[in-house]
Amino acid sequence: MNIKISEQEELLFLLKTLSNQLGPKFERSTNLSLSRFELLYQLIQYSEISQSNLQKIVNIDHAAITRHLKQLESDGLVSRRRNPADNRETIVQLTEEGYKQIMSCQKDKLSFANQMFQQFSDVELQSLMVMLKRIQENIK
Amino acid sequence: MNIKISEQEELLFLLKTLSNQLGPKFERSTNLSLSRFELLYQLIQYSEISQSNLQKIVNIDHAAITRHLKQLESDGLVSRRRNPADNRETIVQLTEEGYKQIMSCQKDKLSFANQMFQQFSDVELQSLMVMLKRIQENIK
DNA sequence: GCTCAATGATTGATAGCTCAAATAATCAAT
DNA sequence: ATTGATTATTTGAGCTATCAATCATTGAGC
Repeated sequence: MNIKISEQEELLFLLKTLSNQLGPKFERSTNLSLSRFELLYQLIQYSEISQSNLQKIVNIDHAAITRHLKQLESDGLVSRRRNPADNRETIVQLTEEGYKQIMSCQKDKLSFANQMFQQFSDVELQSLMVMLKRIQENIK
Repeated sequence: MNIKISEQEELLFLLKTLSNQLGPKFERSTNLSLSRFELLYQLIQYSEISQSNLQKIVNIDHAAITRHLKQLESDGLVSRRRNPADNRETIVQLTEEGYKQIMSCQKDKLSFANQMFQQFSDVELQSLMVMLKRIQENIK
């Protein structure tokens, strides 16, 4: 029992530590923070999307979304406008420049990910993903 | 190839998101942030330890360690003193109060961890741990 | 039409983290 | 003994994240 608990505890710490180390390293590799990368990346798929829908996809707090997008807008990477059909919503879209930027990061991101998951088999990646998603469900 | 990359990407995002969600939830359950919990928890094992050694164990930036310990000291949970044998070092130790506090969190932490790893077998926990450690190595 | 609840976005407060630079003490080698 | 490199801690700057509160808009029910 005691051993099992320690293991859980260690995993808890490890998850946090790993993520703390991951962020800065990713940013140094790609010149884009992980969150901003994710936002831009999602905007490639959905050519237009409201902030609140974007928020549901990336699972970051509303407030953080607003701040990121405002900054990305002033950097010229996305455009934002009110939805005429529902003035509460803000619709976000990649600009030409934003598209170029995210595309030019792809190579760096790829090599970062390759290093990160060096010697992981597809089966392992899959199983890791499933476990992390289970944890996410468990703490909801 | 393309599929595999997406999977890596998703894992990257998932790790960050999970950790972002984990911290606040842990804190709400235990009234102690995950980092501070970890610091106090380590101090149970090593009755006395220098800040730099503690830093190596918990893998948080020096600066953050200093700030946490200063706050914990002013909360009366740890005591700090210079090492007479080497005046560069600060030696940290749990106080009576700190010991009581960390012990009273144990139950909450345990139930949090149990919920988080609900329906995980020992084998799964083990494999998860190994994979996360491998990632940590890979990005060093 | 009007009120009231809901939804979406924003802002303010607070806290965590990293990195880089500064300070202070120790130690090694001349 | 002095200089110079190393080690430990601290402080400052800059991000990102959460939570709570606020504001505007929409929509449902009377």
